[in-house]
Amino acid sequence: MQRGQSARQTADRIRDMILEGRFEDGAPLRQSRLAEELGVSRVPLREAFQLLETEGLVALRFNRGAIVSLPSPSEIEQLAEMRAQIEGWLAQMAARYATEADIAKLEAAQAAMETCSDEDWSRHNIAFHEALLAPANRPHVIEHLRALHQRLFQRFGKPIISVRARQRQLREHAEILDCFRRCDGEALAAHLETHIIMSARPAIDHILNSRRSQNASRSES
Amino acid sequence: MQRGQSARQTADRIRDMILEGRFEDGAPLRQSRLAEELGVSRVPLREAFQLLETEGLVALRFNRGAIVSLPSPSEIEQLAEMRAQIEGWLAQMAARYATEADIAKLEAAQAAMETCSDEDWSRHNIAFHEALLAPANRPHVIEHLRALHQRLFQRFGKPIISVRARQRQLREHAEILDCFRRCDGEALAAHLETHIIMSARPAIDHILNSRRSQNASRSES
DNA sequence: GTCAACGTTTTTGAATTCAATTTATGCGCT
DNA sequence: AGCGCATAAATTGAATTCAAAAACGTTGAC
Repeated sequence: MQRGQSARQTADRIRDMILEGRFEDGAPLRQSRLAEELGVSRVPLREAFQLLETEGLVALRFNRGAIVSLPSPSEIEQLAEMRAQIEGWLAQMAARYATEADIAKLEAAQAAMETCSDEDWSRHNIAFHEALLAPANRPHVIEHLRALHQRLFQRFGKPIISVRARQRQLREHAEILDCFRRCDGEALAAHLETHIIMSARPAIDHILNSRRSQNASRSES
Repeated sequence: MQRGQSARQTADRIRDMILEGRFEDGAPLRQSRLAEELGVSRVPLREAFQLLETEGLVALRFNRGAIVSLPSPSEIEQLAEMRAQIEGWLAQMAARYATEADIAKLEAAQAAMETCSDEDWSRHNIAFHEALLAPANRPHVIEHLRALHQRLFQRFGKPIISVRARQRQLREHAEILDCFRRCDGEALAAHLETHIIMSARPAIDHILNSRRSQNASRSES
């Protein structure tokens, strides 16, 4: 095993495992087994569990170990709604304060999204949203949003972005960008809000699918 | 030391220590010393550090231990602004959906605040805000707000609530409650937003004060 | 006197070990 | 067979131990 920072790296690997769908919702995460598989001792593993608990991906019951705890569709839905509100507000403020340079950056981000690979899509998508909000000059709020987005959407989004969805998101981004340029706060907020709420659908569907497949495998056994 | 759940309880105790102002910003948290003082081993102590890091109260540098990392005034300010937006939005929604029973609960919460002890003020304040937002039927958003509030304001607020500030907050709550009853969403959001932003002042002042006193003690040494 | 190099001490990160709790198993009884 | 109950195994939580890294102080060269 490579050097240090074990807890965080271990948390990253377990997070990937969970979001890959390797465990079902509610499945116990056995410490000895996982520790051996990941090549670390149980100490950093347990630290990783703590981190994942604050992300809401696992639940810890005292003396009874950790279980996988996927976010529910309603949780994703509600937090996406909340994110939509925050970004709508920030984007309005950003549009008021934006300079030409800010708008140029935003256009560059949009251009990058049109040509990037599926691999890079999520990253560029985040970059677009951050460029949209940056002129509002609220770095700590943006940091908060980044954590929220990472936690709920980014990882889910990776394997399930379709060509159709890409095209739709690009159109929506173009629309948003247009409102931003015209400094039409109301329309900007409205479009951005629906865009964000829509973009949560794939994550919700992903959860619903994994639940369905679990139920199926449970009933056949 | 009592039984289990050491990490979380240890985190609570360290959090209190930090917010009490026992350490200065940037001070190192020595593991052996703290572990002995708290009567736990270094393992749960390090787990507690991880938790506090996600709250932003300590920073961890690999192989160099943990240091205290108080939130900056601008961080508190920006996150309070954000919270104001979220609560403004939720409260509008709540006012639309609220039943008579919801309004009765809200009035009861307000009445409780008028007579409660300073000890209970913070708790009742949270209860009022949650009663205000509950009818919007967004429990996951409220859970998120609760974590945010705990992290940034609650603890700071405990020692520094003045009679004057209590009276002002009560007046503002009364105003908010009135808008809620009249179902005047615009005014409700506006009053609530300024109320929340104002309520962050004590925490910001607390940070500024502790910084001042640190600088003072540093220059005299 | 200053500063760099070396060795010591301290402190951290993580594996191992130990004790306590939970969960599974087997046995006797009705 | 079905159920209590005792006992064994598995699993967790946390202390202890060990190795690596960082901080510290000392010495010696210039």
